[in-house]
Amino acid sequence: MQLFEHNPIKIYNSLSGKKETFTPIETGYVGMYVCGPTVYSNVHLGNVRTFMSFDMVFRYLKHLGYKVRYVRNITDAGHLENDADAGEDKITKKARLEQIEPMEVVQRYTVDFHNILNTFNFLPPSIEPTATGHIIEQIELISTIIENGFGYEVNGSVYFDVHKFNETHEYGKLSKRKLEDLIHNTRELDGQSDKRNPQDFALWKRAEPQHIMRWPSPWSDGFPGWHLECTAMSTKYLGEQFDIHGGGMDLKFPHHECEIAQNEAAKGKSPVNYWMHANMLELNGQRMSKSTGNTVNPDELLSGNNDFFSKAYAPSVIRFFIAQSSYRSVLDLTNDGLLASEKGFYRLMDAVNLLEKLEVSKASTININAWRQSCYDAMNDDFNSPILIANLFEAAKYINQIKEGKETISAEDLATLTNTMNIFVFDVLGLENVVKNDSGTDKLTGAVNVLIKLRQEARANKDFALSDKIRDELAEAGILLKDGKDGTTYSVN
RNA sequence: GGUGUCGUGGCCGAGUGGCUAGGCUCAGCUCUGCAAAAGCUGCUACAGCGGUUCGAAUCCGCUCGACACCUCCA
Repeated sequence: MQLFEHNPIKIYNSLSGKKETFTPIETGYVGMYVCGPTVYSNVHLGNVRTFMSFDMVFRYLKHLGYKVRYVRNITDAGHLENDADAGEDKITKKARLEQIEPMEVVQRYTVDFHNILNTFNFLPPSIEPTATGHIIEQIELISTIIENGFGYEVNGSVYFDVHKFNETHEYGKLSKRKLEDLIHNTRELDGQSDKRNPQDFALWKRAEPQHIMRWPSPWSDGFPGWHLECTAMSTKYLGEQFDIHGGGMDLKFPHHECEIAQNEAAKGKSPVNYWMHANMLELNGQRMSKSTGNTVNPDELLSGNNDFFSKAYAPSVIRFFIAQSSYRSVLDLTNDGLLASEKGFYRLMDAVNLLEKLEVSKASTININAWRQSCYDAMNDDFNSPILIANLFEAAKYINQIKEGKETISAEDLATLTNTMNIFVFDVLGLENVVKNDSGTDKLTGAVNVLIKLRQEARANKDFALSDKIRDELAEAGILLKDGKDGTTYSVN
């Protein structure tokens, strides 16, 4: 009996605009695709938030016993700056600026991306395919779309015929747009003469002579359009229809809309059963933007080397901060918010670290199984991590009360409590236990315990000047003493 | 201009018809030699105006405001 059998999940499906009970295509198996980063610069913090949301989805599905194939691509072929562009893409542009090969850019920022995600304790996806590794699949896909009458070639470039597609299909059904409205609201851009209509999008672009990233194709030496790779790779690794497709809210249109169109044009099927979109991350109430300077890199946030925050924050504190809001809400990154989360996070960790020191009684004063189920209920409801965390704090309070002798717990319930806390805090939320506690084995513990003992002797002799000196100087060194009923413990800042 | 999301207490942030999360901050208390930590208590909110209902933060309408997308963007 797997956990998922009695834990039905509800997922907010962007396609229907409603929460729907999740039913995978194959019982026990989940195929999930998330649009990955374009590796032309350091990974954006907003990217981190989006991927972290899906990391928690991945973690929870795995915990429930699903066999999950999680595919998150690396876009290394470069998107066009815009459709009117003569052919220089982001990666080529960056390469020219930095006087290096495009693939060098890709390599550098792919490594950066992985480093940052490792720092934040991400689980690696099952498959992390690259766009440049799937040129052949993309060319085949274009051929099929042309054969089916939804693509046309002009001057070595191939475009998707949105108007033709819309005659028999519904372009805009994900983003709730109508082609008519799009026609009225599309700006006239220069250099679009190749397209039959401004709403059409590129499937293949002929490369200009100076363009370094290029591949041969039936139409020209060129490169694939920027919506195509996700269709090609999701189909290859998850099939023509799969369970969950995720990404940032800003990809809903046009990127995901075009993915649906390409799939339907090529395979005649709508590819995805559940579309999930993570909302935006703001910095001090405004969108992050490099041009206005209202932006901070992940490594700057972690190191404290920035103009926005008063200090450096641990990766788990940031993870905790993000988990305290719903993935579907806009989240505002502020110093006050991070400070509040930091305090809460360490309080939670302190409680977790107390678990192994609790004394058991014959009976428990709370219903631990009901509490445990409420943790599952929270995550089953569209991965509601804020509610889950509220439940974890309920447990923290209970743990502290047990320690104070105000509540009791049985040995069996303590095992359940410990197990459940570990599951949700570490396995599902992906937090790391950064609080060093006195495990009684390392040398620091020995040394601090000597000082604690000296202080206790001083206190017994009413030499409070000495005892306070020990306490205060340890505090300055980052070691906080906590006097409890059963003696003194410490924590390291 | 169009489309969409949303406006919750000092701050952050859940909650979609009645039982009204959680964190942080602040005040008081318990504990303590004093602190810290922990516990207890208090502060009780849903942008505004109408409407539906026995009952609305939650549904409907309007107004005001914010954000995102419509162009590369997670």
